[in-house]
Amino acid sequence: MTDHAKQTEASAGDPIVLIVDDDPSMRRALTNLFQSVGLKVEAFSSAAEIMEAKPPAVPSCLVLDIRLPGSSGLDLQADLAKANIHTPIIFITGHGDIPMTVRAMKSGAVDFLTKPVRDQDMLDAVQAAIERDRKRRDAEKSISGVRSRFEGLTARERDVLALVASGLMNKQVAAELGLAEITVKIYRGQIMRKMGAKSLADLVRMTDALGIPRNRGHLQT
Amino acid sequence: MTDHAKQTEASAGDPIVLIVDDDPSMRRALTNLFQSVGLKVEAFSSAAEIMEAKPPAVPSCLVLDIRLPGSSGLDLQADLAKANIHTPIIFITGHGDIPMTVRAMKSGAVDFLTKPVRDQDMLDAVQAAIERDRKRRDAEKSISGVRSRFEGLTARERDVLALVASGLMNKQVAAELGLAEITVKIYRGQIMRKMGAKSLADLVRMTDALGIPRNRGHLQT
DNA sequence: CTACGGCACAAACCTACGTATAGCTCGCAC
DNA sequence: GTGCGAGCTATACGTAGGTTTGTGCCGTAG
Repeated sequence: MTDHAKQTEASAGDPIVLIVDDDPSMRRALTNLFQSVGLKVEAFSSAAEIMEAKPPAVPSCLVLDIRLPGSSGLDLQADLAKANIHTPIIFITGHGDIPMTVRAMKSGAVDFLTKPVRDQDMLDAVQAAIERDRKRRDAEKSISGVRSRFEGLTARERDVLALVASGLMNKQVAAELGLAEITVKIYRGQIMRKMGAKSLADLVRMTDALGIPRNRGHLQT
Repeated sequence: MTDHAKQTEASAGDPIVLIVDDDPSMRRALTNLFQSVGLKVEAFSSAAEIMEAKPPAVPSCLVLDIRLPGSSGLDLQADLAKANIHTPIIFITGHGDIPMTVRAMKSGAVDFLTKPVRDQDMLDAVQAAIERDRKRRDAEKSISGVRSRFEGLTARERDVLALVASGLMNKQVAAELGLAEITVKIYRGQIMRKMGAKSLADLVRMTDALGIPRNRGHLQT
């Protein structure tokens, strides 16, 4: 099933490695390393520089020196998180300490490498990071369609959806919302159509993926 | 030896901190620290010792010196993972390095503290670890009932369940399995009863929680 | 003003779901 | 063999789900 060879060609574009390091020789060395295995590379010399660039639209990862001019790599990590950019980060450090490492890892860094960095370690880390980003993007994409269709629902349809997905019968939904059962049925049909759900099971999974709260949901022990 | 008495059959809910350290003074200091904030404590002097003890039945966490007689803390972490014991681990180290830290964090450690450890840091870490374990246990418990009920289903009932939860209509399930529609209906009723599902929505969520594969599931983009 | 969309309901009609009752075969344990 | 449970089906009946067609009210954008 999972074929390695076709992954490079298929998917949503070639992955890219973003490098942020103020040392030109380091940037050059890393760029060469990644290009030698066929990865696209984009290099930056400061945190500010990459924050101005547009977030990549393909699976990618960041290789980040922890010590950067201006803000530290950890600050950049926090800024990216605040900006809702979840590109996986690999840190490099010349003189890092353990608390710094722990903080970075707790904030979601995929790896934390010490100089001198062994080429293979870096490539392994980048490989893992890009794979992680690819999975995240796939998951994101799979619900984005659902989300946009949900946005197209009217307020009332959303009310009905929440209760229907909770497992209530039409008559219970009607009672809950002060409607006639026939009205609920009609909304329900519109919901199925607008959401593109072929079955109630579909609809339930969509609402769960959207994180819509259940009014009477349980799953008792 | 056995400075750890019997542990008073914890009233299911009181968390406990498990300490593994070969230094008696460290054990004593940590024990005092945790007891001062009302936490139960059990101390061990080696990895082997704690592997022989029964896994705790209450929310708990491990405070582990990375350097232990015999095996290292990282080995113990790996052994516990292999034994399917997921108690959160907080490492302490006197002379750890960054690769060690990264390895521990990647393997799921909640924190990695360097000596001398500040009391408040340790308490914060333990608090977070216990909270994490409590959540994991809650989640585990909530599906254990579902899982055991699923075990009580007959082979055919499971077949029907998988297809019904995929969103197929009774007639489609019947065609898929080479049955009459009425047969599917009857199994379906038995499934609802045995699984304790009040609605199809319930059933769908149960099957998802159990990780039962969907035959025609989609959630298209 | 008019058009449009959201909201709400009704009658009629059809399909899907669910249960009760009853009967059949097969394999397995006692 | 006898009993038992799983597996399978049928008839019959009642309930729940779902669509179509048509009506009406309200607010707002043009």
